[in-house]
Amino acid sequence: MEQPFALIVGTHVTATTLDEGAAVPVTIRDVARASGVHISTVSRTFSAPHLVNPETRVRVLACAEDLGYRPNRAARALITGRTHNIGLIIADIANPFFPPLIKAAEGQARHRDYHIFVADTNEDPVVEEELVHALAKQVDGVLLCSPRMSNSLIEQLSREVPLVVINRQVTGLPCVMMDVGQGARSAIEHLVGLGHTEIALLGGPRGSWTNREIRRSAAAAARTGGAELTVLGPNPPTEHGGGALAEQVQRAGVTAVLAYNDLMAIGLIEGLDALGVRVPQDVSVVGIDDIALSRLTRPKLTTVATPTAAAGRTAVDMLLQQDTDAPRGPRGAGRGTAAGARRTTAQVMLQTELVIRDSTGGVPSSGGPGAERVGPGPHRLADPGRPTAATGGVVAS
Amino acid sequence: MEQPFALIVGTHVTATTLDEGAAVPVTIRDVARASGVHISTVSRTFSAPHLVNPETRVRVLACAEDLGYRPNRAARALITGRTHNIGLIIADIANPFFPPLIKAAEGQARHRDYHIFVADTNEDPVVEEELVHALAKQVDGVLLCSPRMSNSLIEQLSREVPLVVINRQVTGLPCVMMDVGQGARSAIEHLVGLGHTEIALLGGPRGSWTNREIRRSAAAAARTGGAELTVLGPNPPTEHGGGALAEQVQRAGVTAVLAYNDLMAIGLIEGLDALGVRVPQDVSVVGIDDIALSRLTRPKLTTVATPTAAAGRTAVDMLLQQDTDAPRGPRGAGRGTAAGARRTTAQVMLQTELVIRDSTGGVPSSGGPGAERVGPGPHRLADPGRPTAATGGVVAS
DNA sequence: GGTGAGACTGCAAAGGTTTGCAGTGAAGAA
DNA sequence: TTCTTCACTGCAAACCTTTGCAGTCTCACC
Repeated sequence: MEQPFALIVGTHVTATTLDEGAAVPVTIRDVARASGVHISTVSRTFSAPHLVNPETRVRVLACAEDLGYRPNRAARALITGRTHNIGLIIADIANPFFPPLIKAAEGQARHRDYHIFVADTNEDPVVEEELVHALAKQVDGVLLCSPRMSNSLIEQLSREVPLVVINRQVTGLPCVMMDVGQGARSAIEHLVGLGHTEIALLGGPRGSWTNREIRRSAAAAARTGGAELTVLGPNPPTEHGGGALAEQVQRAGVTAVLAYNDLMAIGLIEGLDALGVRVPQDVSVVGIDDIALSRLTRPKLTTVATPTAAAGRTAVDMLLQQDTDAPRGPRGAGRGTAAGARRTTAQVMLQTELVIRDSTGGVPSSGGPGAERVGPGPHRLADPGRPTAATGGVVAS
Repeated sequence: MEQPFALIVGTHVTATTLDEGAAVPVTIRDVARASGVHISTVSRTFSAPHLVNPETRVRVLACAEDLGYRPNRAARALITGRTHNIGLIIADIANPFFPPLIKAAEGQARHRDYHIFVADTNEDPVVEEELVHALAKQVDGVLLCSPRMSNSLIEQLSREVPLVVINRQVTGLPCVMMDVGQGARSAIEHLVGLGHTEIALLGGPRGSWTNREIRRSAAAAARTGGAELTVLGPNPPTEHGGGALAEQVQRAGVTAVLAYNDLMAIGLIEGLDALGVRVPQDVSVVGIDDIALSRLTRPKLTTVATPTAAAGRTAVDMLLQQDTDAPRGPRGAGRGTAAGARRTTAQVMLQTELVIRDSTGGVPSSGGPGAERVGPGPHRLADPGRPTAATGGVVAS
């Protein structure tokens, strides 16, 4: 698996030599020497300033500044037991659903003086587990985003390192979920309101909690609205996965489709277009997620907005909260403390919101009231991260 | 700035208590005790297996497995001086140009047993510098992606921690660049070939090396092709930035546009559409980057594909290469070694490729040959990360 | 003047690992 | 038998911090 520079076929490589300054690592000891105090005083200057004489403090700080001293977090972690790092494990960074979440989490973490390890599992549950192990010793907690492994494995791993689960409900663990159930319901109601009675649901990946929620709620809403729901899937949650279903959708004879996510919806629209089926004239399509892309396609996608950024922020907060509640570290609870601390865990459900754009319309060749656009226009909030009203999602626990 | 759970307005919160296993941290000492050897032997079992008796080795490994031992990387870093971590500093994770790069870098790093810190600067050079400092002690090197700070500052920072610069040329530092110059040239040639003689260039952000390259090459190519190039900008490199230029483009009376990136190109197309200007019938538009999105808009975007994934992989390789060449760590070169090691640094230019799709066409109301589609159809390689032929970019050094 | 309190500061252990050096024992050579 | 070599293992220092404890000094108060 050696793959050195042969990879860079057809490139221009220039080599130069550089006289590089001797990157002297300056430690707390250097600062102590320079300012004429003991290292412990320097340490306190940074970690407990109120314990040191103001005069001394400024002198130490000046020396530290001078020498360019920065505390070594690894050494600090060794003794305090906290690394000030967080792990973020993601199924697929390239899926446009995730970057806003990563960005929000990273910002929130940095704001609290934490750094984030990002890891991509390629939707592989085995890699997922491996990564939790690999990261465990190096972080104060892990954010598990749309995990594909089993709940029991997640519970087991949570004994190794504090976990916050995003986009999945695991009993006994802190979870951040988005109320896709409510979202799916709104979407179906919107379609029913437009007069559609034959609706297809494009299912997502098999292990997905989100997928189950959507399916359940959509089925219920269809029943209530007197519409028939045909479920197609499971499918890969990609543009390709959606496109591949175009023919099936056409054959099913439905007039409206709800897709597991925007990517699939967009893929489907592409696929239908290739078959000569027009959206929304012939078929209405609704996505879920409201990724940035969904505003840029034509027609613009009607979709259920999920508060991904808020989820990222909230998850970080929950992790850090939990971290403060039950401090670990070798100093405190010795290893003999046996049955560990009881901990309070919260599960949070974030609201979703239907955003009506141009990919949904009335039923074709039906002169009825459904032919007109129904419902409010685009009413997306400026910041999806700040939901304003409860969706009333129920959290069993 | 306290922002606890008030943020989670309108959510359903459930609290449960959980009896959590005591997360016993198992150390090398536990393994030593269990297997009846000294800790140094356990250490060697992992870091220099050939030095320990095969029998002992299997016994130690068995015990380690049993106890679930994982070496503490922080402690190891403390003494070896290598953290096995890499920092990746990105201007904006939410910009779809970056996720493929991040993904590739992360994969390559993990493959080499490294983890990646990802940080987002929000296009802010100050945050950029801050992050390098913050990460310096915690990583073996930093990948600086499309930096916005000055070259001199970058050079200075490189004395603190090994740096690899992506999407920018800094003398004396290892750099990975994409040959956007050649890309811009191809794009202009393509447009000229279609008969366009009045072309606009939508500039990108001010501090961008890429922007300068594009501008220079595009200007040269236009001159050669006998076309006039109008530069509009600088602009924010976003969909918005592109859309805001629609009127200006219309007024400029050009028949073709090259945009700094796909996002701007797509924004522009949106904006033009709102003005009743059709693409490609009235105006041809070319983007740069070939983000996934550009295949999904209508019309599909003609663009210059940049090998972002390859750039991520290459950068990681270069960093690790350099890291192996000049090992640091307290043990080796004492702090007194004065003027540090001379180092060999390479600069790599990755090729780009024009991908012709549907957003470019002949000059409007000109019956000439330019009205027909010219050039090969879409000829994008399956894997953009594996360029096949040199573009002949020149690297001054 | 003696006492106590309080504010600083220093000492040293501890955290988990790596690694140069020295020690042990056995095998092979002379 | 004695010496050398070699493979393996143990010892202890070192990496950089944090932190409980104890010591010193000043100052107010009785």
